[in-house]
Amino acid sequence: MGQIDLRVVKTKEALHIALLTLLKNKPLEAISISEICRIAKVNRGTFYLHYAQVGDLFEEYFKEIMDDLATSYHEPYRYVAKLNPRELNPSTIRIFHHVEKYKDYYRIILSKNVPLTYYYLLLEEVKNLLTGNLEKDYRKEGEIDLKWQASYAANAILGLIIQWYQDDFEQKANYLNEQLVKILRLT
Amino acid sequence: MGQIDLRVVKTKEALHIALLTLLKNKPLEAISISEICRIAKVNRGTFYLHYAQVGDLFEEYFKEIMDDLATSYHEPYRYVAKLNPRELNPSTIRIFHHVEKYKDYYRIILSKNVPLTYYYLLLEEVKNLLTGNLEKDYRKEGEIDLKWQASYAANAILGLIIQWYQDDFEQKANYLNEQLVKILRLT
DNA sequence: ACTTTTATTGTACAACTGTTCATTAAATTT
DNA sequence: AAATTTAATGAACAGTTGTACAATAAAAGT
Repeated sequence: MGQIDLRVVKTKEALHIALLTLLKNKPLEAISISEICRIAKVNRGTFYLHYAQVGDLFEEYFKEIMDDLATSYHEPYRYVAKLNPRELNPSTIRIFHHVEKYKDYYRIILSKNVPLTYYYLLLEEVKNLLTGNLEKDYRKEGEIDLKWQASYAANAILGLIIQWYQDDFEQKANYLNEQLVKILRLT
Repeated sequence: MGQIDLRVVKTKEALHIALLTLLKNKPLEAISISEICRIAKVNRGTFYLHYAQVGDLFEEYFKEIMDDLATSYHEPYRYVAKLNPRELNPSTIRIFHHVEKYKDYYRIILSKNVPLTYYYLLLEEVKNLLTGNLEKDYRKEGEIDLKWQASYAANAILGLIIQWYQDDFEQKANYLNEQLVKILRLT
């Protein structure tokens, strides 16, 4: 009655470990399927049984990161941030601490030779976090499509994260918080 | 005294035409160098003499698009937009008309399997356009790093463009203008 | 027109990709 | 414990990649 065949679990694990090992020495886009399989001691055909690209394997880590992002966002503060930028509260700002924690992964996700997929997944996640807070007073505001407002605000925050990444995360997460608060107060 | 060897001009032209032809039928990431050379009737080795990847060839179109973006942004209005979102004026909004005009290219640039490079180039361009207007009163505001403010605002606008792309550009550029104005007025 | 320069070609090579298929072996089911 | 299911393997194939080098031919310079 075991849901998944043990063999599958083992090979996936071996592939995961192999990818992590390789990522220490070279960028994601320079890692070949053959290389991963050689290290994992898994037949190359078996790789294709589970994934189509190296990226699909990486995406499985990505989901864990997105889970942490969601909990990072929700846990520390219980009160609700409004999407309306001027009234965005500090809970939103937990995002930067999460990024700091996972900066090694964000360095991969945001590197220029990697496909946009991960960026879109990240954007979607941030959008969901923001709109989760907005939905309550959605009907009040009405006139502006929630969609546009969420896309605007979520990507704005990612803009700060991109800038941070391009500075090789040299600032502290708290500095990012300050900048965001200043930008929002300015409006 | 001709700066560039005519042979180079010819082969580059042939490669450009070949890429455009292929792009009508398949996505950028599915186009191989061999395929381009076959159609262009150019030796594959010659391709590597000028470019390293298919993307480098595509990037040459990209530069033209960025030029149009800059002129689209500057030409229609002469008065200056401030970066401060609440006071952003309609000239910024010319961006959406530019995107509408080049939507076929933006569909490529923003497709999920394409590397982030183009997105970063686009972001950089929008940032430059925005900061060009801000630099004047930069010394007045002082406290907030221009960098963070520009990254925030520029990527926010790209957020709207991403949303628009994901809706397959079904709205008119003017609708995007309205949404942006509403979002900015809200703050 | 002739010479020089250099872009392009053709060929070759090792490695990777994506796919197929029969065989083997490891799990699961009874 | 035996039978059944199915994941993993190994081998093979055509195609792509990136690189190298000598031969060729097309521009540019004189």
